[in-house]
Amino acid sequence: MKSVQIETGHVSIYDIASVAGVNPSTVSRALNNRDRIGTETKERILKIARELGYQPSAVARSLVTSRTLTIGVVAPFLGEMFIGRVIDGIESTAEKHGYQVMFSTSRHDPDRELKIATSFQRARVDAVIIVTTHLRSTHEIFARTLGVPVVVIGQQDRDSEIPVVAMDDALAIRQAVEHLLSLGHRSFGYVGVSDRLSSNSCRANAYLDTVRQNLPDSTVHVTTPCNKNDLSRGEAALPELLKRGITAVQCYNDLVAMGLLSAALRMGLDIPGDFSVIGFDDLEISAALPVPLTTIHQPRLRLGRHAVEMVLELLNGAPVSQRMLSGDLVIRQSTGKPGNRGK
Amino acid sequence: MKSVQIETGHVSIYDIASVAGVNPSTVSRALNNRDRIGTETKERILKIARELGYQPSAVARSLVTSRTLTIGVVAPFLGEMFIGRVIDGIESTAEKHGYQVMFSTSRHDPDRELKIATSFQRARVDAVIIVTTHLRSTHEIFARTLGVPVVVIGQQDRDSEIPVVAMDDALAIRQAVEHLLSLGHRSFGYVGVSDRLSSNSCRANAYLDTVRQNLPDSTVHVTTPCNKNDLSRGEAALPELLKRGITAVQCYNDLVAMGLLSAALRMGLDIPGDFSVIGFDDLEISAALPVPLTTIHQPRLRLGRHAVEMVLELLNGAPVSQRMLSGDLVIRQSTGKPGNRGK
DNA sequence: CTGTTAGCGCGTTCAG
DNA sequence: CTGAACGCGCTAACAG
Repeated sequence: MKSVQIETGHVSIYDIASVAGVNPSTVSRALNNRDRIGTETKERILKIARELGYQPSAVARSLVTSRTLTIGVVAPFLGEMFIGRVIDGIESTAEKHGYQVMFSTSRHDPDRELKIATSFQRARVDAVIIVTTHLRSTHEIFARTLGVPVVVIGQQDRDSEIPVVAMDDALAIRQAVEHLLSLGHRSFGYVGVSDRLSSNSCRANAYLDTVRQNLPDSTVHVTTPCNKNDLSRGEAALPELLKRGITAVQCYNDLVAMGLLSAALRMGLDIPGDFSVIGFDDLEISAALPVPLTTIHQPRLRLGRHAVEMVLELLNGAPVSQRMLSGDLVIRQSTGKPGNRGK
Repeated sequence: MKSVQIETGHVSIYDIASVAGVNPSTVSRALNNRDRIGTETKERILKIARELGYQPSAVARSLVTSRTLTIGVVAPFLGEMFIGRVIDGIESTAEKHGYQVMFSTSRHDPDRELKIATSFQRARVDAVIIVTTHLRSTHEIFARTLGVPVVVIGQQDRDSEIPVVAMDDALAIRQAVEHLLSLGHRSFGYVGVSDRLSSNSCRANAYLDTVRQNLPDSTVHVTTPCNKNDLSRGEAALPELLKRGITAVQCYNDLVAMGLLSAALRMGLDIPGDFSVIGFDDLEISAALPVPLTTIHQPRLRLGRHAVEMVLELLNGAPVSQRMLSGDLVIRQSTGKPGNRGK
């Protein structure tokens, strides 16, 4: 049993056809498990293919079938904590349906997004998934010029022509506010971010509205520091929050909350004694902070899964509408009753 | 100026050839900016191509050139904090040289790795980059059966046939130990991980050796909790560390250090008063912890960059040898003089 | 300078 | 049940 490894170039169905003494098309039928072929010759061909280490060329196949079985995915960054499980969801679902995934990072740069769009176009991807918190008009153009199904993950504010799967931020924020109200809080703060405005204002507005609905006379202070990253934004927000005597603060996401929490602990403050903090996302590390963070869980894996399913339906010509997933408040130790200072 | 958008299928060089009244090969020459073509006809063809919204088919081109200009990248996970900047380095460098990148996650699963290998093979990627802390024998097979250049990022313990770019862990650990020694520490601890054994033992051994070389009579305690993630491993190590009166601890990475730090703070301990902590990686969040973490910085962007450069050299037939990058100790607030309890 | 021809590796008609 | 021929979109040899 010697394995013959062809070093130069790849083995094609021609090679295996000549070894088997049959026509290439017969090999093709055997490999693709088609009807009109004898069981014995099929077995023989498959055996030879295995011995020769044959691997079908996806590019040749794509050229003739005019499908690449590939989904392009654009995200602002890979390697951010939020995106990890979303990617898992996308990759595993796509794989289950025989699709490959091609990732690219946009870095929030519209120029890069355009380059990626043309890159995907040249690669002839069958569909595209965009992960973004901010659906710009460029994305609509992106989708239209692409000429293939496009699905967006993560934006739920504006309604667009592009099918979207997202979490219902407002609904989740409402849960958070109710939690804070039930604890007895009366003066509220919100720490936002300056670089994801549409997503940020969606959360901020939900927060403001819910507080005001329940407690018309309460104080709500919104601050959006413009530091270079989320952690330092949270940190920067602390002095103002303290000055205003705020007892409960919702942050745009867990990283902001983490920055705020760290800064507070460094000052010797007690959380939630001095004030309560709620995050957004439920990152893996959030449960392991010095004060485990109360936060809103995003079903990130499911976001990825749904996006792929929507893409596949679109590919099948089925009509697809927006999907709204609900997130849940995860109560840990960063929230408590107000006014416990020095407890 | 009307833009004609072909909805069904893509425009090919045949389409633009028939519009321009020339032969498809002429179009090809014009598009690829070849020599033997008239300036005027070239301009005319390019104009028509633009108007038709032509995008060359990468799959057709790949079929004939037998190069896909694509580099396959396998990492245990995307969306981990460590991998982010590595990917940035890979993507930007590849892009600069006209290459695309195709990511896949192995999840530390050898079966998945094999599937990815064949997937890359079918996609006819020109080269592969493997990100791993543990180079198993399967990777060697992977590389050999692939038939294209393979480069590994992240493993520096064993020497392999595959070209590797990595950080010199031992050298960096030595810096860390010297820092601890100069602060006056005498009883040392190391918190490791149980699921990346080769990488872990490399760091642990460097730690042990350096301590013993400098201080033969000192105490060194190594513990490797086998909890499910790095954060809880750090947390789990705390009681034992305290019981043994250890004053200085090196952790396998920043996540372990973070878990340890959080647990210590939750217990009301003072860091570095009660004991000093050093991490490994220098993640973005490590500087923003309640006690900013002293840690070893990994040049992650450069790891990615070098890997691509090595791959390109290999593609050019140039011989490539291992590359060792050096990391630097970043001293923050989690390390200090020993015996300051209650300071 | 441009047109003609061939072929990359494969799927898919058609005949046989 | 199998072989022959064609075409996917493009590049690269040749001719002209």
